Amino acid sequence: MGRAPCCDKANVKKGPWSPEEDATLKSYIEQKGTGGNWIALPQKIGLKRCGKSCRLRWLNYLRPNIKHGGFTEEEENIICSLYLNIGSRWSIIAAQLPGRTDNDIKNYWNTRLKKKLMAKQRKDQAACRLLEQEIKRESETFMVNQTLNHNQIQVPYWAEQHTSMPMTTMHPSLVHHHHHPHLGNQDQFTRLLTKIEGHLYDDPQLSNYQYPTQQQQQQEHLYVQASSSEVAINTTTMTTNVNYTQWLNTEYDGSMNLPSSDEFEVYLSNNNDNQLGRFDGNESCSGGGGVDIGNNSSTTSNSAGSSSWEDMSSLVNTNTPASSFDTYQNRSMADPGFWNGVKT
DNA sequence: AAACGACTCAACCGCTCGTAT
DNA sequence: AATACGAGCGGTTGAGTCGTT
Repeated sequence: MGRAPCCDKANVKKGPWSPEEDATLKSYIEQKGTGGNWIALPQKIGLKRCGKSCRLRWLNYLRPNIKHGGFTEEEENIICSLYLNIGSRWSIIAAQLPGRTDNDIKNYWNTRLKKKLMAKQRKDQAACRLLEQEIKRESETFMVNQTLNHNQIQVPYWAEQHTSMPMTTMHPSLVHHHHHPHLGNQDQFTRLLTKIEGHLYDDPQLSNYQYPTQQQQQQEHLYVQASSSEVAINTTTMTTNVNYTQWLNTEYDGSMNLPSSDEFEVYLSNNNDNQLGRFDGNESCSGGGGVDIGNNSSTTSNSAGSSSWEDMSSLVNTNTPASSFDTYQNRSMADPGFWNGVKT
């Protein structure tokens, strides 16, 4: 059975609101409120509009203290930060920006912020390539010096049994390249990254990836732990299309193997933004020290500002550069297993 | 000045969810 | 428990505006 229409479609006016209609709606709501029933409202005040249309007009345009346009840099950062955490939940994002409507934020993201991010990704990727070359060059220099000094790295006996395990050495002074001023935000992007991974794993060409066994992971973990005081071991290899054994047998080629900005862009477009944020309740981030969101929509704030949501400020980092790709790259660099990672 | 494409944003549509019955 | 309905939400659309040729 189909859903009954909320109003008589044939007898309602559509399209832009006239100043008269605005005045009628505004003065009524200011005097008497909505009465808790938007559907009945237009009839009461003699407007030939759908109740939903009245509600939208009030919330997005007529209600007091609405701000239009002119988003500040801080607001942009808040939007980006929250988008990366919770996806396209515009009403929640709007609740953190007084005077802004979900519609405005959504439009702003779709028409400007997203493009801005893309531009920054390209720029960052170029910088990353340079950094990659520098690290490779300096690592090579370091290894030559190390050999000359007969400064052999002690490989534990249990690791020798796994001599094919990818290993590379890196001058400790270079390790800082793997850190980034914004790495503190790592957790807050985890779910976006998970989604990106998920998208990759959806690719049939990549679907034959075999996840490492617990034992394999432990071996790698121990090995890295035991060696990390002296050297940085980078097992980063973007090989989601090979199994873990093949991956173990792959020599680290010195590259960062970061996902390209093209991949990221394709991801964004394929997912049409919204899927980035389409987390269901089971994907609550509360377990990871984050904020549990959206499991109880009865407490959901709306763009009218009646927010009873938990404060999202813990998810907002106004210092975060407006680039999700930043984080996505940083995460890849900081966590070698990330891009090969275990699907959650 | 006209034509065209790109961009913006108000408004609509269809869906989910919560609540009342 | 099942159903109906309204509120709210996010995605999409298209008219209007702006910039370029």
